[in-house]
Amino acid sequence: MSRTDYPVYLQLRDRLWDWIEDEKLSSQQKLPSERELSERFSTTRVTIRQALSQLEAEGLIFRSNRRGWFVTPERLRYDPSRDIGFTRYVTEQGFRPRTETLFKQLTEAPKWLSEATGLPEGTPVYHIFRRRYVNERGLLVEHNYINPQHCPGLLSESTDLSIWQMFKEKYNRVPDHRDIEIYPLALKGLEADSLGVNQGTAGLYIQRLSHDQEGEFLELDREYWLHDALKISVHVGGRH
Amino acid sequence: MSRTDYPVYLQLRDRLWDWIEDEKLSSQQKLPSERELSERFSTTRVTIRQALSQLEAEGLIFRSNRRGWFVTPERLRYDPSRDIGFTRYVTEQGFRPRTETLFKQLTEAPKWLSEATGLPEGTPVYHIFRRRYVNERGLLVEHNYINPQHCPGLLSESTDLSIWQMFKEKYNRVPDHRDIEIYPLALKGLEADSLGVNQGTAGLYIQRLSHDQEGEFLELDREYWLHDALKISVHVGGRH
DNA sequence: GCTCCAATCTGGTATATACCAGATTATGAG
DNA sequence: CTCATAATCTGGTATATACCAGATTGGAGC
Repeated sequence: MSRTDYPVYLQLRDRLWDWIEDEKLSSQQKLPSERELSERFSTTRVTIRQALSQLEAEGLIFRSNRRGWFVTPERLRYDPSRDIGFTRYVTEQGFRPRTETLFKQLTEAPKWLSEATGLPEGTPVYHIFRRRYVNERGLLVEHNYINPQHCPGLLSESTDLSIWQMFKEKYNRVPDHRDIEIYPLALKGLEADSLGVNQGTAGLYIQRLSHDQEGEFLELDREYWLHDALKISVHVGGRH
Repeated sequence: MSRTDYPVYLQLRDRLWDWIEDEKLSSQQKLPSERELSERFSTTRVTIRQALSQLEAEGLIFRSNRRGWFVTPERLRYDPSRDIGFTRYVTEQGFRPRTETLFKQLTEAPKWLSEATGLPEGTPVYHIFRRRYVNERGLLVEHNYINPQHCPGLLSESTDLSIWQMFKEKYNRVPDHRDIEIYPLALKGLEADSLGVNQGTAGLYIQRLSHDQEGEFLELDREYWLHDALKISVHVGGRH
């Protein structure tokens, strides 16, 4: 059975895991309250919270504000090397996407942006900040920094749809190559607040820097995902 | 200054962050003990630990066993789409790599492996389990599942070096295409123990499934990284 | 100098308790 | 019924305390 020298909170982690599977709790379903769980498993709320945090780190459950703990939905598969928009690949997997534009503005390239892109500091750039949902759970927020030379008047367009699409159809610009960076981090500040999660919640950062055929900067994309929301899936090599 | 309604542990997070920068604490350097910090910042050890956990989630500091808290070294850049071995890309970045083989054995393909590769269940496969260090900090453990058809006698070779290299030079096999999966998870069980970290420590999972030109299964690679150890960096598109 | 062992220091685990703020639910007025 | 409000439920924050086990340190004995 369980190792006797195994800490209580890890035993609880495993028992809760089994319990969730036994009860066949499905996606988005609510767990009993921490107080109720601590009674049911004869321990304190502090210890139960340690166990719940373990399951949260696994990605099995997630917390919602002060509403309770819920079973995490299946991870979204995501291929950052492909050029299809959020709406499309979410739909293809049978989920319901939604995008909210939180703000869009014309601003001046800050230092970090000019270093990443080669644009001179202070160059005007469009900055769009959006929140994206799958099945009404907010999974990520996204900053787009766009070279306005290639798409004048972008801000008056609707930005709840695919920017790729718009680039291609309206401005006839196609991204040619991309530099992608991915690493885990903690969500905090604006990104945590916008997603309605606690400061320090585990997240995944994805940055995509796109240039066109002439090597001109098109767009820089900074995505902050919930750590349990996605599974990156890429195919490389083969024919070429 | 700080928002008055800001929780103490978040204020501490920021003050500790500043303090680490001010003191110019460098990579691998040790922080004062939790008891000392809680006195210095006039709070309890529990609250200090919350703040430290925040910085841990950020990747700024890490804990080592019962030895203390240390400043996290710079992230290793890693391109899982390239074919160069661990030793080489670590060296290229000016770090010291080291690999330990924890075990290697001939086993039979379990269900999950046959589902992932198409091999019949029970087919013999080599299974190698290794731990990899950078500057003497263990950053990941790695399971290699290898099709023995293409490399008979592999287990008697030294497996502290590059498997790619060996495939190519000794067995004349070159991986042609790969399916890569990446997602955050919690390190636990064997992987956490092997890395000497606590159960539930944040990690990053990277899986690489490699086939050769004929579409035959060569190797499945499952890597469990510390979440703060790497930055994935990929270039896609351009000439082809 | 060395080895061995005890003391000490470290983070890890666990309990008990309290209050807060946001979210939800129940209630009662209209 | 609808709407506003009050009560309640929820997780979030914070303090105080205790003991454990592994890691490190210091000292005794050689």
